[in-house]
Amino acid sequence: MEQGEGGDFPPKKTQSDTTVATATLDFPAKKLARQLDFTGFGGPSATLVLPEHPQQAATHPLPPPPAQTITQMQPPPQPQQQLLMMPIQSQAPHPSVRPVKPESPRARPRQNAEVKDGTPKKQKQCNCKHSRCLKLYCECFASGIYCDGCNCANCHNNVENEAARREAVEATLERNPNAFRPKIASSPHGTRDNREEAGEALVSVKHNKGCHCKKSGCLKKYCECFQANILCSENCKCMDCKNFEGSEERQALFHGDHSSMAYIQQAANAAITGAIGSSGYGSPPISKKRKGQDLFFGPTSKDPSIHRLAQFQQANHIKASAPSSLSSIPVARAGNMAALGPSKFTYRSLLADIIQPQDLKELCSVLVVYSGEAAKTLADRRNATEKQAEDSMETSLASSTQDRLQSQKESDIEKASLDDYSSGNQAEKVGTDESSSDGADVSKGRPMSPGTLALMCDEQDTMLMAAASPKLMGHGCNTSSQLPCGQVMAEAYAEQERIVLTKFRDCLNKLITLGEIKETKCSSLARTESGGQKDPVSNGTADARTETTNQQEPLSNSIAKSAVLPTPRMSQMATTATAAFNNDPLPKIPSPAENGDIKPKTEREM
DNA sequence: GAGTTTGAAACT
DNA sequence: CAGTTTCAAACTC
Ligand SMILES: [Zn+2]
Ligand SMILES: [Zn+2]
Ligand SMILES: [Zn+2]
Ligand SMILES: [Zn+2]
Ligand SMILES: [Zn+2]
Ligand SMILES: [Zn+2]
Repeated sequence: MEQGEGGDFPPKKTQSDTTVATATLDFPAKKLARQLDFTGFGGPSATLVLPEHPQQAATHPLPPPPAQTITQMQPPPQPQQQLLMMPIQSQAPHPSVRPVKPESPRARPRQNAEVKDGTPKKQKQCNCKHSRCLKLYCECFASGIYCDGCNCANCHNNVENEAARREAVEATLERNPNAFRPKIASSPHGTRDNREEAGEALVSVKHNKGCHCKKSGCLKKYCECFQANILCSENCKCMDCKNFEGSEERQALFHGDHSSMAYIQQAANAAITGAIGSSGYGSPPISKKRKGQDLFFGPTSKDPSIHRLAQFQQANHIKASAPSSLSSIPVARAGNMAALGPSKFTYRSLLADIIQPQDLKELCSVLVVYSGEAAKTLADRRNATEKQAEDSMETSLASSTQDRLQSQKESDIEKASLDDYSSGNQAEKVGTDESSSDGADVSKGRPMSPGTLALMCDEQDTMLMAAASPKLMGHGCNTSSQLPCGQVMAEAYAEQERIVLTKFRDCLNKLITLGEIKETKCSSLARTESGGQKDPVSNGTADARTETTNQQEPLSNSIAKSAVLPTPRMSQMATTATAAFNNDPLPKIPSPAENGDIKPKTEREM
């Protein structure tokens, strides 16, 4: 029945072929420059990853309350249940492990509230009134974190009520063992379903349980799929769904603001998050802060910048069989890694080992080179006068600077560099639509962090500028109000930026791909489901394709092996990355089996 | 900020 | 497992 309505999905246009065809490209299509800002876009939620700040990671070790990672150490084979959630509690089997204090979870709390200047990042706060924050209704609880700074009433989701909380956790798990696991799963070769584009690599992301929307068309945040920025899948039982590829309605949403890029990015993030690793996203939108709603183009909204990322919180993951080692750790949201540090076990992002500082450096160098060349080229060409540069510039990434993947410093660096490019020198977005004139406003130009400067900028900056134009250089020139010259410069910069960013993007795509690969290996468990999404395109009928994807197999031990331990495959990455920069586009997946540890698919057909 | 809408979570 | 109630967020005004 659900479908009674018409089949929901395939709304009318069965074939939007065009769209479909290019499917993946929906928005960005050619330009896609997926922006990388890992961070959250605006601020609200954005963060995809952890609720906390990476920066402080060190400090915060806090596993979420629930999670508590520590204790668990390794559950051997425990199938589902998790002991995980429980915080430590009483007797940890291995006291020796570290006394982490039971309260461990708490850590995160405080600091988030505004730490830094501009972007406060906070963890989201709930406003529960009748659940005591001990039910999944509470986002905090659902996310596995203690309430901190929330506006809840009679809150028991805190250290003081740990016992109650624990009990609630147990009850919740009883109802749904996957209640605290990330909910969006992604699988590498998408079967064509939701591959939110991750660049070349296709990533299929979908909500494990699917939504059951009836009136929102799945285009409002009421819909979990939409909120997570993923398309509805066959797991969904929604009515009149418009959240599918090719949906005009959906497209309209993006279209409005340039958020498209962001959107993409987000998708990428989501993919990364889900797929690769980090557990989920972290924080939901903050809320109250900005008034408009987050919808992309909301009615009054003014702040377009939003976008949230996938923020889902809890949820399930692989259900069934898969005890997976990976999953076990999960709860702790990524952010904590640092905390865990000591124990070997911490959950690390799959990407963690992929990138190393030196790689970053190399990357920066490469980019610098490109930049220089670009500048040169432009100069020559400048006569031609093509202004199209602005075409969109995908570079608006200046957007934020805050969080990002928790990953490691690498990320910081990367990000930093991006920021520099964008915000530091040229006034951030060069020509974005509306903003084109805003040069003046640059107010936003945030000063970059010192670290950032130190890291790259000096050289790069200089180079960049020098090559491009002697003029702006000085660093403070942002005021730029597009003067005549400025304009020229702007173009040049734009182009330059475009080039650099493109390269960087490629690199990141590769990284994503690697991560996926890794992930795939790790969990060949494959997700189960069938994989497809509802797909509008074909419409209901269809389906035809059975997706043969890999389906699942229980993850075997192999996973355990590899997953748990960090795998150093970095060098490869470096290589790959480098290559990428060089322009060799590697197609997608580099090499499948490099190590050969695991075999990818075990597929079984139905 | 108050009031409405919405769909997940909880409950029966 | 379906139907209903509860709940807090998303959204509207
Ligand atoms: Zn709450
Ligand atoms: Zn709370
Ligand atoms: Zn609370
Ligand atoms: Zn929906
Ligand atoms: Zn859905
Ligand atoms: Zn839907």
